[in-house]
Amino acid sequence: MQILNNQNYIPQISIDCVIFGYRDKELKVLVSKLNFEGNFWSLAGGFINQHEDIDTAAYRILHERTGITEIYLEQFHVFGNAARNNIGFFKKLIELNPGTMGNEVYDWLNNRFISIGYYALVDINTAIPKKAELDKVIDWCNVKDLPGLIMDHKDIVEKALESLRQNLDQKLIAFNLLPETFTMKELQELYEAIFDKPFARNNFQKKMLDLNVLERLEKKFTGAANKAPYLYRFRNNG
Amino acid sequence: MQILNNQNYIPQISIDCVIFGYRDKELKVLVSKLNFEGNFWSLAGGFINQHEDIDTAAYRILHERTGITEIYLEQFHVFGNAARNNIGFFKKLIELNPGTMGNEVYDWLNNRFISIGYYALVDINTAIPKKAELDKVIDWCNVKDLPGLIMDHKDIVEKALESLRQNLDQKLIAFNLLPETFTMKELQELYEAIFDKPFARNNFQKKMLDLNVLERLEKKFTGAANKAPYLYRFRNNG
DNA sequence: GCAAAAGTGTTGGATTTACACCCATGC
DNA sequence: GCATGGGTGTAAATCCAACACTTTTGC
Repeated sequence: MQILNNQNYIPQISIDCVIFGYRDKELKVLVSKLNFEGNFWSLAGGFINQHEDIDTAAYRILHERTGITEIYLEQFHVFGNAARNNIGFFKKLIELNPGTMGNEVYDWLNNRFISIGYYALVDINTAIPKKAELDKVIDWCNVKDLPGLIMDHKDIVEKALESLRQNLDQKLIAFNLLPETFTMKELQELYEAIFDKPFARNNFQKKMLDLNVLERLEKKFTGAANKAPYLYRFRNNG
Repeated sequence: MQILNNQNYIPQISIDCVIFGYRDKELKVLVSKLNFEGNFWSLAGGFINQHEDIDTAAYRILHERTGITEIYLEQFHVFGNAARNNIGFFKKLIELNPGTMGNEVYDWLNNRFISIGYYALVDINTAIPKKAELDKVIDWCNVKDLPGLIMDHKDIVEKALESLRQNLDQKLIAFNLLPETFTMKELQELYEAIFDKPFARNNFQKKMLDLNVLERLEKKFTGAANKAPYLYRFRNNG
């Protein structure tokens, strides 16, 4: 298994990334199905090289899976229960896949891991999901309808979502989930997807404009029989 | 060195605890001076046993240093820069203390460590600072006037304070820094110490009472020539 | 009575929330 | 013109900061 060769990882620490994207009015998470028999779905994860910052490691993991370099990234929690190990998951995996795993890999993974949780916000149209070595499938899943995830990855997503929601306006980061330009309605629908609740249209617009970070561009003529909405661009340096 | 004997710690991960206390209108942090030549001041830290939850490890470290069991504890950040190691600090220490450290200890500590930061809020009158094995002195220091701390411990305190301030009202945890009963003025002075800024007396009182978690008790007659203030107790349930 | 400090009230401004109205667009 | 959806305005309600006033206490 390549992943552990020529590498000098810090033992017993992993990184798990909740990569958020947004499409079709749904908040999505990038998950991969492991290349083994059985339905093992996992978050994008990895390990930390001995001479690598943890933020850099997270960034590397994200770049590997999405191909993009401009990534909003934030550490949000450490998951470190003693019972947090791969044993339960491994037992099932080995049962279904006898003899597929080398001893050195088994010994590495069959340990307790403390995992640092990061969440990332990416423009789903720019990111191109790329399978890592152990992935059979990689795809965006609706955060409200995730497949059964291995270990405590479900809890990790929950906690990431909770952290994302915390003071989202002030953080001015939601725009990372949208393309370069967008309408106010699209922004509102994004917020509604993140918070899983509706917002009042006029008040939402007022609140967003009051942030003083949106640049109004030309109108977007959709061909629909109604007033054309303005396009906006996020302008950080105001 | 006892600390590493008979122990089975997870390598390259440490815990650093910012233990906050409050006295004389000052927010304090528990720091210890290491039992070596040279002025090496440190936060309360430790390591994680192989079969121990990280929260439990932090709790154990706190209990060792304060003797108390009812501790408000919260993980707030992970410090994991690649450059984050003991080497610079060790060089000075060994220079000043030749031959005092065994090889196995040196090999253990002379490594990169990823440290999980916790902050704790304790009633300074209940806590009895207790030196750990490597401590020469342990004491409460004003957070605004800390001695020079080893490694990045100063940054860790900064970040802990920042996290503590975040939504302090909603978290309803400041009361952990005060004795069982207290006056409104004492609570206000605590807030002023934490935020390092004054609050308006009447508005502060209103805000605190509106939280619906303070139980008003009998008056506290101090003998001063003025109206006696009420005592309050924090009432978490209902 | 008086000074000191605690408790409470009140006002103006800002911010939020709900409701209403006008405007542009394609048919 | 008209239905549709976008943009804006406004009034009520709520929240917040500053000011003022009253009460209690020991001398």
